[in-house]
Amino acid sequence: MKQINPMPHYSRTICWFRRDLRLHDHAALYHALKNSEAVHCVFVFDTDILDALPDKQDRRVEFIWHSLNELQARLQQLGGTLRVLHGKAQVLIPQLARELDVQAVFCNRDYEPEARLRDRTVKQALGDIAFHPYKDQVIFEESEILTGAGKPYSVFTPYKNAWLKKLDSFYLRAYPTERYFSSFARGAATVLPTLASLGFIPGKLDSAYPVGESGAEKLFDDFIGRISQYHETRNFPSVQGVSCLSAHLRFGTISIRSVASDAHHTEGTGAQTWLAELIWREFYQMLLFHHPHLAQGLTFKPQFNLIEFSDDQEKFAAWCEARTGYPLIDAAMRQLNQTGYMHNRLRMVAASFLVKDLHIDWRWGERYFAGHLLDFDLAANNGGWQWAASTGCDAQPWFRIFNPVTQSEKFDADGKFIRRYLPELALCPDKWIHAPWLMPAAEQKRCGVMIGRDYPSPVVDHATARIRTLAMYQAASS
DNA sequence: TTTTGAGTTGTTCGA
DNA sequence: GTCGAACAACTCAAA
Repeated sequence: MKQINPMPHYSRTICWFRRDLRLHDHAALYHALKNSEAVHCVFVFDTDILDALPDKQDRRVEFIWHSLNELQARLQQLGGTLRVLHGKAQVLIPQLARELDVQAVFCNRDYEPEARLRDRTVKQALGDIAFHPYKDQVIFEESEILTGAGKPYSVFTPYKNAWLKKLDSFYLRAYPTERYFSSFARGAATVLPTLASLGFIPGKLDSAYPVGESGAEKLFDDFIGRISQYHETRNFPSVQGVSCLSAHLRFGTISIRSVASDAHHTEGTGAQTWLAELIWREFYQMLLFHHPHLAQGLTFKPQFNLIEFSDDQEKFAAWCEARTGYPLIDAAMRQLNQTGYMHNRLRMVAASFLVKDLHIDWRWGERYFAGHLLDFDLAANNGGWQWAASTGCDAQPWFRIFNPVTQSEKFDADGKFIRRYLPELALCPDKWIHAPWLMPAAEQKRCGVMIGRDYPSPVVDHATARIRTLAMYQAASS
């Protein structure tokens, strides 16, 4: 039996915020406040992360900045302050800990390979200063849900069943940080560094997008009102069917316990379907933890490492720039490029198209999504792409290939979503909206949409591409 | 140890 | 237009 040392009471500590930008139901903050006289709140704009971003206009940095702004304002109302630093976190945190002469640093665990490395370095550099990481961003960590043989799952359904079986109110209880709000260290108000001083240019994030803890709450309240229809509406991108909470779950502006708890206690297929999506989130995190090589570009199924993809830059550019000639694909890519978000159904369709119609390496698509998604999460993005490429664990059979026209007819029947992002097709009749290249010349002239002039001709023929994909995968799997 | 049932999201073809 | 079968075979997880 492992001996558990009781937590000492500290005079001064740091609560280091990372992807948990909220004040309520926050594991590390709760333990820090409860066990300290004075808690200093800190966030670091980590240059190890920021310097790797390809674009100096980045919605994620803006989202974080706005959320910190709110966090700081709320903290100041409570008599505390938020220090926001800019530099190498693994250097700055130990430095600040010495400067403030704290006895401990509290934070919530981050399970990504790079983050784990960083935290090990910080712990070591802290020396005698205690380092207390907590479970906060998942209900169950990587080794809390195991098979009967004590091994990690690699199939979703049995994992989900085991997850649900283990779930009880103990794992969903909130950490009542507000009980100890008097323990924030007093200090002069600090000034948030501007985005410009961080080397970023603001303006890309939609100003109407709700950010911060308040934004998350607003979105969740709205979603709870329609969660009972989630299972029916979630596949239709023109309908407000999904929760839109992905970015908030990514940055921790909302607690996973609070949303999972509400979903768990709500009757009906809608809420249960949504809860399953939250379980997917943990499944992929668990998978990446146990198979860190997935982040190095290796496939879960080794035989598919051998597939030779095309390196057609022109076709890849057409996909990225939303000019494939397939309206649903192009509308999806414009949604991503313009808003930093893409509807889940469309992520599958667009990913399948890149891999199985254009025969381009799924890693290229993974990287593109990684650069553009506001809700980008390494584990989920990699899992999703490998699923779409049929190289992942528990993958769909490789001969399942999405037909971009059929998907369009099914999930955007009236072309409402397509027209929202492709105004050049606004006058294209419903009959042709999913495959406008089939429109007779006279009809093109009549509605003023000339294929090849106003909207591109398709970059590939789906039927031909499909046959080639089948051959590629057949060759790799035999 | 062996056996058994099952595996997120699909498409096409032919009757 | 609708329906069922075929598309492959394998590995996981539990009994």
